Amino acid sequence: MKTKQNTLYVGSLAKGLRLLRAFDESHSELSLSELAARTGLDKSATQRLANTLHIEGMLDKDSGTRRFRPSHAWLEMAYAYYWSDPLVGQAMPKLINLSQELAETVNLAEMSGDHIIYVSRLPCKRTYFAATVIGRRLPALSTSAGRVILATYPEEERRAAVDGWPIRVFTPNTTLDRENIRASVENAVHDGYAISQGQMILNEMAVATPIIGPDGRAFAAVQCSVSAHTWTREKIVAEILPKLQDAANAISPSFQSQRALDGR
Amino acid sequence: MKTKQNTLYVGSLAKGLRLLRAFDESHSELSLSELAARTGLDKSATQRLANTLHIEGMLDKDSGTRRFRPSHAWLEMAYAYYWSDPLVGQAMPKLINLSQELAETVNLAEMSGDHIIYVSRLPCKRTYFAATVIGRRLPALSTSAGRVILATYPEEERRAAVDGWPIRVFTPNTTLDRENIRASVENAVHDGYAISQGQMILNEMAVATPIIGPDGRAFAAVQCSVSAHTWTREKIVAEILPKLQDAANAISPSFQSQRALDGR
DNA sequence: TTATCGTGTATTACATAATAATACTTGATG
DNA sequence: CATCAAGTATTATTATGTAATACACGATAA
Repeated sequence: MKTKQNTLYVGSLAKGLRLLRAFDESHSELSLSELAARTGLDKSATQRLANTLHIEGMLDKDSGTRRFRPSHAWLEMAYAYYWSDPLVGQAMPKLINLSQELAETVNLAEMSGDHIIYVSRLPCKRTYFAATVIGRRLPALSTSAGRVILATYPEEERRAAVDGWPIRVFTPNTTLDRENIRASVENAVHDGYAISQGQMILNEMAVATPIIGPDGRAFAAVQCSVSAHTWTREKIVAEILPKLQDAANAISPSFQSQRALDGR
Repeated sequence: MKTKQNTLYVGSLAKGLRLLRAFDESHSELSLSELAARTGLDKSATQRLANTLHIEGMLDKDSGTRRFRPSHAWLEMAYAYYWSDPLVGQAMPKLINLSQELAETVNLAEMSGDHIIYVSRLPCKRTYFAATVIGRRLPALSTSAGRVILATYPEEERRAAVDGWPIRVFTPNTTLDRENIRASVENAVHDGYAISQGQMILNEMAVATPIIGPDGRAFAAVQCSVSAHTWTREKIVAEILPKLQDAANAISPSFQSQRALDGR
């Protein structure tokens, strides 16, 4: 363990968290040995830590297969999160109204490092499962929400982000060309909104407007996803964008308090 | 620490989890000393553990106030949970359809010990914030979902549950009389649905139907919340119930796999 | 100003509690 | 029924987490 030679750092706790992080969308249940493999911990450590997490109710254990799964406590953590995030409480009623007016999927995304994370999702139409689940993190550069938030940053930061932030392929249409992305971001600087197409899901279009803090920087965005089969860029700008901007603007002013965060 | 004198139990990890659990709806951000007070740990321990959680990205720290808050990682845990719960994937598209048809708030609740926990929520109308947030745990006996699930249990278990499970006051109308609750549960045994009124929120009515596993026991319920101002029991039974039951029945058959869980 | 408090941060000597190795148990597979 | 992999249990050793304590800082008030 090459972690901090720091007496204020509890290695066992950190290792336990590694077990928790071993679960994701493609690893939804894990055996002891899989856990060991994924965390890089030896069998003994994995055994002790997994046992502790099970006893403490953080991991369910299937008595037949002996495999571990996230417990309901993982949902309770989301519950606690929601009460701690002042944005959500402000935004929720407005998002519900918006989703009713538009009759299309409405999302609330927050900036989280170089990713965005979906904090609230209000699906209106059948859609892919992954598009209905909160807590999904996506590379900011590949999403309309990320780009429109980035567009509120000073030019220097924008440049650095477009050059350095990660990108990943999700569909054959995911933009990998950073110049292309730069153009999209700079458009968003000018327009105050961003539209993306087929970045995450084929034939999906997304439009996003920023929720701007008192310093002029956005830290979140309201986003709407529609099918490219029934919508065009022009129709989105004409019919969705105005309501989306109203909603985002209605949420923004409530934010005097800025949350300055300690670096880790 | 009176916890297990067990070599397979890592106390430091368990203590770290206590810090996480210190956050809830009425404690959304905590200072070091508040954390110490709420967890019962001494200052040193709290300091080390909180620091570790911060370094590992589980707690954000406001650099001004020095207070800790749940980080985005708490939402990511919900994301991982969703992929691990086979019910959610099955139910989601049907719930979306249902919510569109009814134009009323639709919830998916799972049994979790003697509580129910909201796993998915699709708000359609403006409502209280707490009613839009997933991960909320409520005493099963005080909810239509809990009662209708309980109604699928054998008589002996039903009796024990009605006598022993916890109840809490939420509104002046929350039923505290266990005989009253027993009657409600026994009605649900007969009817296959449960309706409650004003249990969690005044002037709110809720109707729930069970999602039944292969053994005949329900482990979840589909629930719909409406305003008592515009709905009556009769109208709910006539207009909402049939669609609710269709949805719940459509979800049930997919469940061959039963998840037997190890006791902690 | 100086004093006192509360709170957050840092350091250290010590022994507890986490560790890694190993042995045991189980059940699946050929 | 022999073999192997995976889960479970036990133990001696010392690394690691611990509690005590000291320091830093800001707020409040005399």
